[in-house]
Amino acid sequence: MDRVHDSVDEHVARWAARWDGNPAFAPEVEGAITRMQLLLRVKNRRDTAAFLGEEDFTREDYETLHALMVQPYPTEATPTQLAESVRVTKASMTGRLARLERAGLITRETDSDNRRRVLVRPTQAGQDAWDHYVHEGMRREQDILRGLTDKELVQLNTLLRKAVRGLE
Amino acid sequence: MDRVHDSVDEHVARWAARWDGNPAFAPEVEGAITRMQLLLRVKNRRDTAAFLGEEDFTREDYETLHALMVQPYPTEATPTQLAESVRVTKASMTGRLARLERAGLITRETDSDNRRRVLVRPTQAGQDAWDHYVHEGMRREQDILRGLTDKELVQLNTLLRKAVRGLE
DNA sequence: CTCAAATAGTTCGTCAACAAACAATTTAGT
DNA sequence: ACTAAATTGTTTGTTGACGAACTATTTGAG
Repeated sequence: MDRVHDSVDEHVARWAARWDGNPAFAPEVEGAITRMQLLLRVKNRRDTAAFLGEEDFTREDYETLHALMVQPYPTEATPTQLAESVRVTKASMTGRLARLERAGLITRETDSDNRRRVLVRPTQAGQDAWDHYVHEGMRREQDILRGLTDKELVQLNTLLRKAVRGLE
Repeated sequence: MDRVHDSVDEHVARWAARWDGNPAFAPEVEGAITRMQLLLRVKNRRDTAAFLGEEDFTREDYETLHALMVQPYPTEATPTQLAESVRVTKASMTGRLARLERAGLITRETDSDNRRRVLVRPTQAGQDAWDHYVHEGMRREQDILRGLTDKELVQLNTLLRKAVRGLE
């Protein structure tokens, strides 16, 4: 069967040669993990590049703003909630929010019901910025998987879903 | 068709509701990207955790050592080659190599044929460390995809390969 | 009611990444 | 052969992440 090859096949072949016969090495696992890493690394690189031209607005800023816009209770969250959502420490979130506030994309207001808490809300400019970038982001995601037909995308999800369920 | 669902299905459903009818949103793309991110994030978290107990040996150190051991021309490379392989700047690689050298896992020697270059080689201790951790790493990779059968892994690679080729 | 414990957010000190400037060396045009 | 350009690795200054210590506020046990 002369299937068409990609760059990862070469990597796996080299790797297999080195581990020749060692049952600890699973070529199909190595291939799948490596390919997923490759696809997401390309996406990541493009996402970052998309924000490089912007003044005072980074990929991290977008990520934070996104977490805020996507909250179940929309357009209002505390720094701790956002930190958990984005998986950074509260300390880092303090810095991120300071930047976004300085850029006029969010407001920070102490909650009058519990004066330890801070309520974070997007400004209109923040909502507009998110709206703009979320569209571009979806286009980039679709481009990453442009090699697959609709039917193949469904098959891919069926397999990935099973893998995810194996972990949950 | 009452397929079995995973956590990502909920995310996609919420997302689809928000973008109701908007053709810019592609649910199967969103699902596939999100699932790949989830799987690799779990792997990443576990990899990092596996090195937390170690004194003076981090995930980054392993990554660098790994790049060195995997060079086509094995067990010898220049800092620039390693930097490109790991995708960090040369400046960062200088710091990483200094750490590995301090830990006695590599040596740095100026190339007598071209005195601008530095040849990096693993010590025996470095090779032993890599050998140990690469086995554990493969076990973790296989565990990430334990939900899939061998046949499904092949199918997954067929689809991912096509996606990768779409980018190459 | 009072005071210790818990909680929310910020500040501080450290670490590693980056980009840009730099020093040393090699390559190439004339 | 000589010098300008390119290449290789390191140094420097800045940035953002982290954990731990800290401040302010709320909760709860007696």
